[in-house]
Amino acid sequence: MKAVQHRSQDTLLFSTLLYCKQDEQKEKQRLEQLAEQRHCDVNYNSTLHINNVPKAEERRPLPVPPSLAPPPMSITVIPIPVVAPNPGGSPTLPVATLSPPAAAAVLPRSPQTRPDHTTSVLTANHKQVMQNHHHHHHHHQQLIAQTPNAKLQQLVHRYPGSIVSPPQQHALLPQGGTAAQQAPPPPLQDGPVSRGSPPDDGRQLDKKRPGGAGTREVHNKLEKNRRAHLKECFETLKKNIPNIDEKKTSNLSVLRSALRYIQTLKRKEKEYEHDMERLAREKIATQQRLAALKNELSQWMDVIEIDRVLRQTVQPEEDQASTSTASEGEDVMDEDMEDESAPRAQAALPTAPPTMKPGPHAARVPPQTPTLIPTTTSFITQHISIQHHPQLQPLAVTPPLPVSKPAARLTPSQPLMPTHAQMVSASSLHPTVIARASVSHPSVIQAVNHVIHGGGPKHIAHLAPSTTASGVHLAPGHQPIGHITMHPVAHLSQHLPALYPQPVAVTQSAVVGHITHTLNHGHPHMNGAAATSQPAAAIVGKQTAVSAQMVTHHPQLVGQTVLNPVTMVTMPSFPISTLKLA
DNA sequence: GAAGCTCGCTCGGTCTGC
DNA sequence: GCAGACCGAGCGAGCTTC
Repeated sequence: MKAVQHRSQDTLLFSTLLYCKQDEQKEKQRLEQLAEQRHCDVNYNSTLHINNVPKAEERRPLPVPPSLAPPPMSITVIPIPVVAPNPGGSPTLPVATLSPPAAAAVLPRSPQTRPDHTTSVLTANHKQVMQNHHHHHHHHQQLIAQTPNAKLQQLVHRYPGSIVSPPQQHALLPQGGTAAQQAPPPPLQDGPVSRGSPPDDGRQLDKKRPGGAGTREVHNKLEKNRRAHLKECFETLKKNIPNIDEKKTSNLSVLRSALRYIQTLKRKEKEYEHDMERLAREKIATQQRLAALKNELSQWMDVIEIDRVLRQTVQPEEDQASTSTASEGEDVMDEDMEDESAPRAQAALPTAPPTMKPGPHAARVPPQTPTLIPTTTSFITQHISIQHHPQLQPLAVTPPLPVSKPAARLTPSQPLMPTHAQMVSASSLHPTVIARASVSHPSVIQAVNHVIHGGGPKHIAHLAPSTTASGVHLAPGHQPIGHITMHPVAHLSQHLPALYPQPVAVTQSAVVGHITHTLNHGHPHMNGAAATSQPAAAIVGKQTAVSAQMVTHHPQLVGQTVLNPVTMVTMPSFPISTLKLA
């Protein structure tokens, strides 16, 4: 109902504008006549009503031309836009019915025929007229141009959406063009007495302008503009709020809806930010893991090469004098040995890295004999290769090892030797591997020492002096790198039966994981000076691809396996060493 | 029809920029 | 100091709900 009324008021605005446009000349002429008579035309009359201030002009009978006589009842008008496109998007109503009061606002009517209570109605109607005049800016400009009052023109343009109806401009025209020229009004009347029922005194207008500036009128107009601007802002705000009822929305509801909408937007913004952060973290983690995998792959290939060389070098010694460190793990190794020793014996070729399954690529590796000292060349090469990859040091990751494969390298007389040899070979050329060497089997280290002294003495410095406990004798003057004392891995084999009732192949990963745990938590077999210079975490890298059984039965290894995502890398079936140069 | 709500208007005071 | 803007109070009117 209210909206309908507003629509009618809007239509009234359009009709008023159309009327003013068509009869502009007639209006001018009439205004001149009215100015002479100090009477207001119809617009001026409504303006006075807007002000809602008791003025004499309001009470004066207005000469109404017969052609402008309002219809007694409601009228139907078809609004025709007479101005530029409405930027505000104010809805234009095609047809509307004007209520008698509204018609009274549009068309001049005699005060005698207008009840007193229509003053406010006219005020409300005129408000809409003002807004429509705002939308019909073209006509507005014309009227402004006709206004000699610069102050009022400023008022009209005060707000971007300033809504001052041309009738307001005309309202001051009859009064001498400027408010300053008007007679000083009496002291401002306040209170409800002056509202709605202005005294029927024609001299009230002069009393309202103290100082001759029309302060109250100007103030009212400014206030009106302000309210109009405020309303426009509310409308704009309402348009920008989705899912809001176009009708029957008060300013309060608009504000509440806007508040909810803003809160929703903020909430979504936060959610999106969190998603972005999460995705960024995932991206970084993925990139890091990718880099780690790449490093692992490259290092693993190098280690395999070294391991292969060392194993070939150590094996002859072990064949001559097997160590007495045979332990419970020997049985386990024997089983695997029996499975693969024969093929190896036949091939006599360490075709693949110790941790690799013999595959079709095994033939790629050239035949090597246990007495191949020239492998030291490869040893040195690998060492240089590792040294040239400093980024590999912090990772200290090594390829995963199949559970049963390392044992296949073993001979009955050397239960754990292959595994230790792998560790020693892998660590003897890398700072990280030094710790591994320190925990290797003495015989292995001796073998390594032999190899080093025999083929690569200049690289012996990479072995810590403390490893002398394990039989590695360093040349005097060699600077120690690690201070990890020898920790025979034999004790590991002592723990294994208790940990793994069923036969479990001790893999390189398991050994390293155990060693790592020992280094981190301190093992009774460990020397107190162990792992002082080499972080235990660096040793962890050797532990890879622990079988599910091992992980299940050995929590110590679980941590190593789980925490290090690199350990999840599985062993390829083909010799990765072949990819080294790829 | 009364009550409540909403809106617009006027008025007075105050603050702020020029 | 002036003009404009801002704000709150008071009021009236229209509309809806009960």
